[in-house]
Amino acid sequence: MDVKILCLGVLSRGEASGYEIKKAFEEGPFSHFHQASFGSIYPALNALSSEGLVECRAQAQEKRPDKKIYSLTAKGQQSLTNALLAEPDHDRVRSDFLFILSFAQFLPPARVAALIDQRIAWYRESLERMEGCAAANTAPPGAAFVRNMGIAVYRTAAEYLENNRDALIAEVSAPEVLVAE
Amino acid sequence: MDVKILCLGVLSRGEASGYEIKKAFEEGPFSHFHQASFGSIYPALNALSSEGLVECRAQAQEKRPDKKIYSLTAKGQQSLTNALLAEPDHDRVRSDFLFILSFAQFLPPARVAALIDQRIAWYRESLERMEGCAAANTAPPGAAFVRNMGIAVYRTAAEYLENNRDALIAEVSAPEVLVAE
DNA sequence: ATCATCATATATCGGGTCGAGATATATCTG
DNA sequence: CAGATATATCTCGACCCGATATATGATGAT
Repeated sequence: MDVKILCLGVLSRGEASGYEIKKAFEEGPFSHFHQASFGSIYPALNALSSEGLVECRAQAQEKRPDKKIYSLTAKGQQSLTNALLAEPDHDRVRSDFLFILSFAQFLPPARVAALIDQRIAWYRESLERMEGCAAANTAPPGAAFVRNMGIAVYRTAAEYLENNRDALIAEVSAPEVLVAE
Repeated sequence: MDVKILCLGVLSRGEASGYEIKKAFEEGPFSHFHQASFGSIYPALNALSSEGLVECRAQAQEKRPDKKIYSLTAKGQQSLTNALLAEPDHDRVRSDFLFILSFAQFLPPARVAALIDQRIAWYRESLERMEGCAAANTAPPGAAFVRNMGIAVYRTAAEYLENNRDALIAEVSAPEVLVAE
């Protein structure tokens, strides 16, 4: 599942510029489970264009670079549908937070506390945005399903951190005492 | 947080060869929240070696490439501790499963069902392995904390899929009827 | 009032990383 | 006995991220 397919997916929800596609992966509904940067989006759009999977309509703007608005062609929609039928690659999670936390014994307890509190705050903010999303009613069934799964998972993660925070801090604060006894 | 730091982290749990480090990211406790391939591990170990952060002890083996066993130096432990104090990069999730599922309306309902069932089975297998892990008692507090968080999150994900599977399949099976009414 | 930062918008480049393969052999499985 | 799997190191091409360049308007800070 390379960036070209990801772009086709975004464009299937409506025409967009490269800049807007980037935003879909940064703030939009896809941001929680896929990313793409300018360095991959712009070359991908050029390739898709020359393959005839997307069409490009340049919209002149005052004193700014022309906005190139891309839209899916019938061939592009077909290509997307085919790609979606392929066996999905295994999920890949990269979490510095969990990596660092798994070495909590090397960190000052105050740092562990700060790390966890930051993360709880992040989950709570994300949940507010996801739950208060006005577009949720009009979203296609798959998108709503994925969104609600994200809410359930984030809520569990936040609650776990809230419920187990103090116990971990106590363990990394005074393990020597327990060993000495 | 590049592969060099990840290798230092693995080596802080005990000496290991490049092959064994790879396994730690493939099957071991790190596999759920970080990955690294041979193409990044071996260059990283060479760089760490020339920086004096790890030591290499070659163990001759009969009729096999010499096993190079790496271990952390004091300088390496210091470097790891410093790196762990840095602000963690934001998490990055890449899930083809969720991407594909968010376009469920383009897929045959039977395919949606198969996709979800596969994923439920994967979560259940992972949970069994994580819960039945004998090393859990001896793990440092941070690692145990992270492991239990993973269990909580995977359990929620599996339950969500089990509880909402049929509703999604119903929605993508006969949406036209609802629109027509 | 001026300076900095951010948002819009496209595009490239260096460096890091993945996945696949090359190489070599022993052991397990059918 | 053939084929798959596990051990073990290492390289290479393709791909992708993050930073940067370019250009300007709007917003915010001092």
